[in-house]
Amino acid sequence: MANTKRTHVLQFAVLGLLHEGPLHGYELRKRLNGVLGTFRAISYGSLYPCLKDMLATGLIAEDGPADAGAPALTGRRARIVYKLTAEGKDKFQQWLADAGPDAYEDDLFGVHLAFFGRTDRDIRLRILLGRRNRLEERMATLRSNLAKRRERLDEWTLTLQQHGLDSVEREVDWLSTLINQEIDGTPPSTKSTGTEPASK
Amino acid sequence: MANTKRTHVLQFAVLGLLHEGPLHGYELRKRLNGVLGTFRAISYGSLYPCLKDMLATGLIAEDGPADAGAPALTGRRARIVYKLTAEGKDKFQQWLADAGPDAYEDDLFGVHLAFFGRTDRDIRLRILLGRRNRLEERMATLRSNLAKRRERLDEWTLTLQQHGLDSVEREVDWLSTLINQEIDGTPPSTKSTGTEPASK
DNA sequence: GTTAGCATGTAAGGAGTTACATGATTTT
DNA sequence: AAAATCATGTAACTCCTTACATGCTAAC
Repeated sequence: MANTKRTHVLQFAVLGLLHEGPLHGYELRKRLNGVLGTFRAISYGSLYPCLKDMLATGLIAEDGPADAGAPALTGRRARIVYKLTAEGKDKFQQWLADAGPDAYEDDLFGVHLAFFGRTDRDIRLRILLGRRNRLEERMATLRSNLAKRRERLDEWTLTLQQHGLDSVEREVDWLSTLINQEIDGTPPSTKSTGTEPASK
Repeated sequence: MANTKRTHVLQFAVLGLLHEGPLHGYELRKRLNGVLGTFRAISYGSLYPCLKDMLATGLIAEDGPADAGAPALTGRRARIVYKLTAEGKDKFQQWLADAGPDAYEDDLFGVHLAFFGRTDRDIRLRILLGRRNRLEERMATLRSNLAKRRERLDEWTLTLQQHGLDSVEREVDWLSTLINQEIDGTPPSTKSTGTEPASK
């Protein structure tokens, strides 16, 4: 049986970027930062084998040099431009429609959110709720651990854990805002949630 | 040539825990959560080979069954209790004294902080400053990216990046508090920055 | 008498990195 | 002529996880 497992965040991200138009590896890699976590720079040693794999699986194909999107390429080294195949588009749609656990676990969630513009509203809502739920579970665990061990931990460990807890709390707040906006149809705000909230 | 590279957060954490007294693998693993990121549960498939390795390198040794710390162990399966060797203690001290980049990069920073109780005050300060610096660099990059691309990104990507930025900002604030306390000698506060007053 | 928890371990594999190998073109 | 940037790719290695293999004891 063909191993269809491949959750592979990277593949998802590549499909999403290629969904906007054909690209070659070098360019793809640069744009990957925006889609993957803000600070992830994927290396070529990771990307090229991935593309190779996707080509072999038929998710992408080499694009004939119909230089539509590419801005005035002169000689340079022969670049290989990839585009989505029908199967690739299909796969991407499947991914977009998945609101299961895979969609709100850490890494995956960020990528899903990056493609929310192309995700159905009800799927979006389910992913956001799933994510918030997961975080709330974590918070509960953390709080009970903290309460139990409070005396046995030194101050540094405590501050660290407290900061972690605060972080998760703030992500939950952020999600709640998004969820509410999603429910009453307001587009998401770009405003900072942070530093100078005025109400305390 | 003997590859002495091994930065290995895990080894550092194990040394730190063993520094308080001999422990066996199973117990070690449970305590690792507290020291590593709050949500990292290291698996046995990772821990046991690591212990094996450290044993081979001479950082730890099997402890004779002088059941000092262990509470009333009856039969059970033969557990293997490890203790630090002189080299292990040495290695740990070296690690504690390291205020270089390794000490404030993501994973490593958390572990270092967990052992701050056994770290010299000036080293602590340098690590905190190094960490804050790194985060401020990131913030600068992020902000300029955000400013440059603001128009070309959809609202979801923007909120995501904004939330990321806010997160980093708050970590910087937290670090600044710790740094100030470190400078004027106040012990770190356990109080939450957030949501609840938390006297219990 | 079976399930849950204690306890140690290995094999296979997934997801990524660094370092290397190659080579063209543009800028200094 | 050297350096920077563009561009693709492989090999070896790291660090981790899952799934398996083993077996003991306590509790239900």
